[in-house]
Amino acid sequence: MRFEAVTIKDIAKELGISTSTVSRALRDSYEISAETKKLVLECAERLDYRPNPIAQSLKERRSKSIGVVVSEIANNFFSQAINGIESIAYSRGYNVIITQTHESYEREVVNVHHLASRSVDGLLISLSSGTHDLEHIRELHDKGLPVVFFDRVTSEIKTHNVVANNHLGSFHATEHLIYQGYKQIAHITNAPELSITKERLEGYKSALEKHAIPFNEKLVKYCHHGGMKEDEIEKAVKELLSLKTKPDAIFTASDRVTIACLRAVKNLKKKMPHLGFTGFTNTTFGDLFSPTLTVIRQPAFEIGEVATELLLSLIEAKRPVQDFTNKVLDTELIIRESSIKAT
Amino acid sequence: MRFEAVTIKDIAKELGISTSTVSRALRDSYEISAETKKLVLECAERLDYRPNPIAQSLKERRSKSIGVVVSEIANNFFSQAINGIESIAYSRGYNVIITQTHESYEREVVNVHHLASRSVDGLLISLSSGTHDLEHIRELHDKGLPVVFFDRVTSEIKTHNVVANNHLGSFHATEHLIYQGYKQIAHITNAPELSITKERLEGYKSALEKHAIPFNEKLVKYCHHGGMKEDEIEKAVKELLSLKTKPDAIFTASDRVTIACLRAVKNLKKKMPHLGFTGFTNTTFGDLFSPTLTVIRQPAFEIGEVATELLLSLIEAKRPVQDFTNKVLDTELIIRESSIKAT
DNA sequence: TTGTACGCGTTATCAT
DNA sequence: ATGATAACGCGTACAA
Repeated sequence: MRFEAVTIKDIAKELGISTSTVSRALRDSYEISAETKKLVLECAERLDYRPNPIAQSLKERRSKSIGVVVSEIANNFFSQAINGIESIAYSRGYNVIITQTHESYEREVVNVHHLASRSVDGLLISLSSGTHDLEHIRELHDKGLPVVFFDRVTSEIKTHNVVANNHLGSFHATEHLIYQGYKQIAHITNAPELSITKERLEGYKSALEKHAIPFNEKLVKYCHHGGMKEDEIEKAVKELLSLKTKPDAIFTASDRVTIACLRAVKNLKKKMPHLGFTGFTNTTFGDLFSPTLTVIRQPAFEIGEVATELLLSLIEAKRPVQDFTNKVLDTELIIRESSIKAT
Repeated sequence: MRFEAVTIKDIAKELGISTSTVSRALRDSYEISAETKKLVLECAERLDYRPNPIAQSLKERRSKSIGVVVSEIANNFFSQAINGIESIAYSRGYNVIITQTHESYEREVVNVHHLASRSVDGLLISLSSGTHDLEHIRELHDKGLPVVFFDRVTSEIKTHNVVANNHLGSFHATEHLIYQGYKQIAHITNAPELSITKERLEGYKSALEKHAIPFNEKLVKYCHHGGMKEDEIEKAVKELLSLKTKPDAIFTASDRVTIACLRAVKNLKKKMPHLGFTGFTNTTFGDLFSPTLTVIRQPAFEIGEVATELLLSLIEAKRPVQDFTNKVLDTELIIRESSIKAT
């Protein structure tokens, strides 16, 4: 606070006692008499005293706050995850500082540094599409700053990870399309460097393999900017539809890509035969689209919760943690019209 | 940073000079010799020195950061506004701390206090639906903390406001429905205490009046929780549809209400005749819905930008500001299928 | 040009 | 049971 904030000094002066006594009374120390405590508390209440967390941070080298790095809060998956993060953090007395990278590596570096220098006690990170180097995180992690990755993780830094079961979710979605009778299933996905991209691609391949459908590389399109540029996806769709062997279904691998792709397909629809469609997205609007949207939904809120619990356990650990968990939560396939094959 | 962070002390020791010299050299003070500066800068670089903003905040009583209070980041209007806020803030060297109230008054009080005690230099606030008292803000504002309201504003505290032209936007939307031939236009809106609710209701009334349609109070439904509870809206829709004189169109007044209402209507559709529909929302999915959605879109990004510029002007003002602006930005009516009357 | 000393608000240590 | 003091990292008035 910038202006005439009430401090323990004011209380001390008011009561004619020392600041240390006030401090101890406020912290309910055993060495302060009951009546002094009562006096101090009453006075603090009266003056509307609020401890200054800045000063506390400086003194205690911790801030009771955690930093969050995501690509976009406008993304449903992340806004839901953030709600999960906040629910746990608040209940444990921690505050949450949210930052966005907009899929930019440079922004990620800036955000991480800013959070660290703001004395956050730990970091929850979902890597950006543009991140090709982890030095900015490793550096802090090596110094002892607790870090937990969620959603877009890395094996290069040894710590807790929390992710959806991307492989299985992808497998089920692809298999669902296969069961519907689609033969040429295209896959439009995020930047190839991301963990989610690799895992989802593998799930897709597994399903094809199980059903003896040959994998065709031409049916896989990467969006290096994670769909931040819509024409990136439009281009992918157009390329797919101009192939000799046109796809009869599309499986998309991330929130932004799914929506943008849906739009691209819809705009081309008039000239198009039926095209099966499903994708990873946490939108709550799937039932309102036309056609209603078959989606793979991630347990975003729970992912946020679990990641935060793990981070707090690191922060509050007495001794260095060696044993890291890699938590995997199941996705949910919600079947609606878009994936159903017209008969 | 918690661990072994490099401080000016380390640099001072390394070079055998005093901390104040280091401090001044780093701030490029005119009283430090060029060579000492070079030495210090080089050493700072080498040790990867980063100033501790916590200590700076404590010292300078300012943090170069601003706090944002919104109801929900998952709301498209707010996530877009936040992007506008960040774009200005970052370019001016300020950091942004985002908090959500989830339309709860208690949460708003907690968030505002937390931000203030975290030494933010100013506050950007959009009031929650549940807010019935402004003491928590007035108290800080009276102490001199710069505050700018946006979207959901109040006249009770004299400062800059930034809003969409809610009256006119609402007027145009309603008139559009009237031109389409709808006679009984219902209005489902947010909590009655909010500025946006009042302004949008007035716009609706104006349009009715202009076209000599009597205002019918029964056609107006308030959602006191701003649609945080979906059954609130379902209930409103059901009540409307069980009126003797059923509405033939619905005009909704906020993002959440619009979507939830659309869903409720869609679920009832089978038993329903055609129902015209439009509403305030900044969703980017309006073209994907079925029917495609006629919307009133607010210039959310610009609202965020303008609000931030005004806040920074307050923060950096040399003398107390007396002259406050009430900035109003135009909305945009995007006409799609949902409001078109079947003929 | 550089150094010394103090204060920002808090807590911990050591006296008393 | 309470008080005096130092320290967290930084910036600055004052001294040299």
